[in-house]
Amino acid sequence: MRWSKYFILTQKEAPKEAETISHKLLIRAGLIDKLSAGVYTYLPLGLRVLKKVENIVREEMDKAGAIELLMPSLQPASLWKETARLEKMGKDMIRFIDRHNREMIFGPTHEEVITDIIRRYIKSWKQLPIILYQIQTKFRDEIRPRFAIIRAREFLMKDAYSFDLDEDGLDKSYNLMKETYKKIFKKCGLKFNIKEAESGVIGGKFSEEFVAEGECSELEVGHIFKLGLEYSKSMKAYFVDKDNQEKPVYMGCYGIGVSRIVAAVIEGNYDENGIVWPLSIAPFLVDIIPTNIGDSNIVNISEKVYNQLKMNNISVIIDDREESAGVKFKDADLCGFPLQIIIGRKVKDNKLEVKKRKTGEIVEIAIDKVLEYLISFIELEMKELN
RNA sequence: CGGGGCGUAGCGCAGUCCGGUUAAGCGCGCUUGGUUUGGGACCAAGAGGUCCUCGGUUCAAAUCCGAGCGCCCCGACCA
Repeated sequence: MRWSKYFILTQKEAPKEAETISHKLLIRAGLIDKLSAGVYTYLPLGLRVLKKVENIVREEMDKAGAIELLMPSLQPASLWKETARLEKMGKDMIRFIDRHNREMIFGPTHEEVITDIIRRYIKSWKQLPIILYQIQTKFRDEIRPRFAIIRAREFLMKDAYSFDLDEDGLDKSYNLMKETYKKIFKKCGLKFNIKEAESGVIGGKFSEEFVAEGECSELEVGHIFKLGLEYSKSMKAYFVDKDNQEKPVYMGCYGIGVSRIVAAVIEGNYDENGIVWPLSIAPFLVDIIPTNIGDSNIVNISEKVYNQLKMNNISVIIDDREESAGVKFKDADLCGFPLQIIIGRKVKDNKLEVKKRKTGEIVEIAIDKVLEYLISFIELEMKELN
């Protein structure tokens, strides 16, 4: 990607409404843009991060044997009357009356919809256990949206639902998801603690939450619940067991705030110069900085390195703007690219500099050795996140 | 929803108390030209405003009064 042709709008100063560090940096690095309270656009750079998190989540869920589907955001309120949650959720749900005078809602969560599917498709013990999940935009009219995307009214969530024959099965599914969550958060470079939690409106008997470490007091990035028979009974999701008896399915549900992870990772990975992305979710791994684009030698070498990295599938952006070196350094640090390749005063010795964002360490490398240096560094770092 | 704060150019602010040549200003950013080129360069010339909205007071309102809207922070709730 060429910086000059991309859409990155960095800012020297954060808007005064931003108080938490992730909020300030998300705005300053040009990752998000506010449309309304708790409603944000993911700008191109922010979207790249969001997609990377999403893919890590998807990959690990798939590995655990969960199956992806996509349910609608738009739901008939009638479904929610079956579980009495229309009242319980109250004003947190965004509702409206459609032109046919039907009451509709925008899904804040999907227990009702998934249980409706299960009760119609799952008829036999032979079809269980199963875990289904989706990655989807959720709508909650929060009493108080805050800290930008940490608590938004519209946000991206991965929600999974497990269905088992009995309590033992539920325990197994639950533990599988718990282990999967640990892997996901580790891969995202997130330090976290697991705490027993209140189940709230989701219900069920037992739940634990994954709380990201960081200064910001807010999620909690993940929450897993043993729902038991609560929904299957109220919505009549029964299967026929081996002994020809109709039994309710044992359910669990498992949420991850995908967009919240983006903010949580920043809360735990920044310094005075900006964001320090873990390699796994960085928008670009490498930022190539030609210090002076008026110098054709520098430009040529930069373009060569750029093409070389692209051909080797290393995600790279080249800062080909007509800006001073200082501006490029500041932007590179702010945006948090893990590696900066500085091409400038060392070219006379056939060298360039590789700066590691996390440590600030700068290594001089021969130009024709840079690819292998990067590959081994990236491999090493990625291994640590596994 | 209770408590607190804010709303002036894209961002950060001054001006508001004490109404009037500050007859809308500063820094950053933006445009053009030139000089620069290793940590947010310099010089010059520019563009950019419903002073949140509506109403009221007044000869005169960014400034005073009223209502509304929006945004942020603390609390209860949540991924």
